[in-house]
Amino acid sequence: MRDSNRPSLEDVAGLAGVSTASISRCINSPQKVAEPTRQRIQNAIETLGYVPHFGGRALARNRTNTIGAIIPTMDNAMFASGLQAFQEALSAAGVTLLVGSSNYDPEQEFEAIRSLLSQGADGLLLIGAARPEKTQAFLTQHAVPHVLAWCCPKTGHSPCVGFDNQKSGHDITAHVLAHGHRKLAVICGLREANDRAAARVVGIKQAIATQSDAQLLGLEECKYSFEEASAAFAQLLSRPEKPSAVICGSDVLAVGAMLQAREMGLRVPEDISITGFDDISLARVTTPSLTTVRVPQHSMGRKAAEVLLALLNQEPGQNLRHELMTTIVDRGTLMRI
Amino acid sequence: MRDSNRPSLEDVAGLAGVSTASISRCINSPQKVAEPTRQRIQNAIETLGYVPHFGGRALARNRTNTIGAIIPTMDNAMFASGLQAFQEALSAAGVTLLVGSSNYDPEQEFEAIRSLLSQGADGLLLIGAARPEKTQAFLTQHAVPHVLAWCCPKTGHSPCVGFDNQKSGHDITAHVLAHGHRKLAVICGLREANDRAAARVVGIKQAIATQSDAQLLGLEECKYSFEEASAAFAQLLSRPEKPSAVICGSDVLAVGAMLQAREMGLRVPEDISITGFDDISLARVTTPSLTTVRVPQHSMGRKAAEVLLALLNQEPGQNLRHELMTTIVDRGTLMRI
DNA sequence: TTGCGGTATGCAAGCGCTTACATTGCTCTA
DNA sequence: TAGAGCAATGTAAGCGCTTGCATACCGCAA
Repeated sequence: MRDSNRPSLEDVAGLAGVSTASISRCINSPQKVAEPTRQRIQNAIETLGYVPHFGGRALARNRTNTIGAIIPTMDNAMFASGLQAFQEALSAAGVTLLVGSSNYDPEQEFEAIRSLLSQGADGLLLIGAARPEKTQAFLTQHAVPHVLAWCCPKTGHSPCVGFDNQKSGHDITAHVLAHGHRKLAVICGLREANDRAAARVVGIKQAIATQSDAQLLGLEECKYSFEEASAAFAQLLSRPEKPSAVICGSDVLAVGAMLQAREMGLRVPEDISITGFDDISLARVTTPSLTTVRVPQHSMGRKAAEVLLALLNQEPGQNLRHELMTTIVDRGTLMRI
Repeated sequence: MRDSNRPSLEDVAGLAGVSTASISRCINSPQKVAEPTRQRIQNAIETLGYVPHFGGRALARNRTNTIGAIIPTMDNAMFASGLQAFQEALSAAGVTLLVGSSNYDPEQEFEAIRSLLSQGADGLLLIGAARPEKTQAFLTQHAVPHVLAWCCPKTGHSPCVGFDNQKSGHDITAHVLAHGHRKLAVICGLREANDRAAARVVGIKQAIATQSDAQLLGLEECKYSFEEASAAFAQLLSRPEKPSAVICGSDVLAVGAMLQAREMGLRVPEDISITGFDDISLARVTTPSLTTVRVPQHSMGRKAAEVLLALLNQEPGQNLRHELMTTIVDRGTLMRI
């Protein structure tokens, strides 16, 4: 079964004329090895093209220096730049990132957790706070170090790095109301398996409730695709009373709505205002460009990596709850009326 | 050093009252274990929440069921859907995908290869065909099963699943010429470390050469970002003789160009035509939507997974070179003159 | 009853690496 | 000059899993 292509520690040891232990030390803590020996070992490693065997190492150390992230989707850019920052911070610490996706399905998320763990992940990044009892129990039973991102629950004791979705939903709505809009509609993601989407809607409704003459004319849930959002928009506009502004739970939804508006001959924002959420690159590209909520993806990813690494290294006294701020980016799709 | 949280085979064996060997067999080839025993083992596994230890398994089998993909960037969507399809096909076969990125830098690519290999990747997916001698040697020395994607080199003996970048560049240019354009300009990626970008340009020049009255007024190289592409576009338009069409080596570049055109008060396509390459989702969203070259990302990813899996399983008689076709998607940014 | 073939299970040897502990060969001090 | 102290290296015991081989047990035919 021994793979003859792959040189092992023993091969290197033979070539360099030292024991395997010295090689291992040379790799993991070079200062413990005398300079001339180190030279010889380095040479041997290079000539053989030696690469440590992951399994052996993981077994001996009981640590893989690998962490896993499970994001709902890779399809759109919603999580891309946060993940990018996360990954950069990890690799600076010599840790590898494994990515899995859940398709917004708790069952698939559970499977992904199992899979990443069996791949040897030392810790996990998870999106959102709501998950089934079964998943929670599994995480607890295995004492998996993990941090939640894109949310910042008041309750629960998992470390988290995120923002207040409800407040952000409230803020953008207040902003729309401040522009004089009173007849609103909402397009959001499927709330059942997405606590962020749900929280944003709670915030939206809350803000509307503070303004006595404001009404929520309709709310459509759909998946994060242009097509579904277009359909949702058409649905909202098919009712007798038309909204003057549509608040969308994601930029993808907002763009789908804009596409449909154009299709229907409606001008944005003259005939109807539309707002997004996330501020992905898409938002700058549309005509007019999208008024949206900027989520601090980059700092969220970086901070999440820091927290997780601290957790793994058992560094004490860390702040384990980081709530970041979102900001409203005013561009061209929200009109004052 | 034993991690008390994590149940091992031995723990399961103890609970079920059988040997570790039976547990292992029960997991890997259930038919070798008698029904009642299997029941008992299953129960024990569930109550303990047992997950096999990756390292131990990798060590014993000398195979990880993990493959690595190194893509130039995760920043834009250029590779996202291909990777998605790749991943789906792999996970259907029970294989995990590890992703690394190279930032279009050969040195970083080399590092990523080493890293993925030391993570235990059984095989690799690489983008493009051109890489330094050192990298090639490393791949050869370790006999790493790999497949190239996004290209389909005539020479070389690495398996590949891709398309003819040069021909695609030629095709879109011929298409532009057929629309009556004679004064052309090009924005492309940095060709030194990107053989796909280079090949496309070769094709573009070739097509222009076939039309005696056509001229290439300028060519700008830049990174794949809106900002750089905008600058490149401005640069091209700053010269005394203006192009009537700008052919871009990627949709991202094309969108950057469009943004700049609008900035400069130029109407697309009335004042200037612009074409893209890739057909990522961005292309449908701009106003007007982008005329571009559709790359069969999805089938490319799926096919690449098939080829790589066949390679790993030493299945003989496979076709190891798959050239797919690109098509031109006519939308709104190319005008007949 | 014996012995045979077959099936279900156990035993134990690694897979490649890390690391506690042992050993070696110094230097430096009393 | 003996012995302590220290730095450099070697020895060998696992880490958790798979798997070739040995063993136990069954039913059945001779």
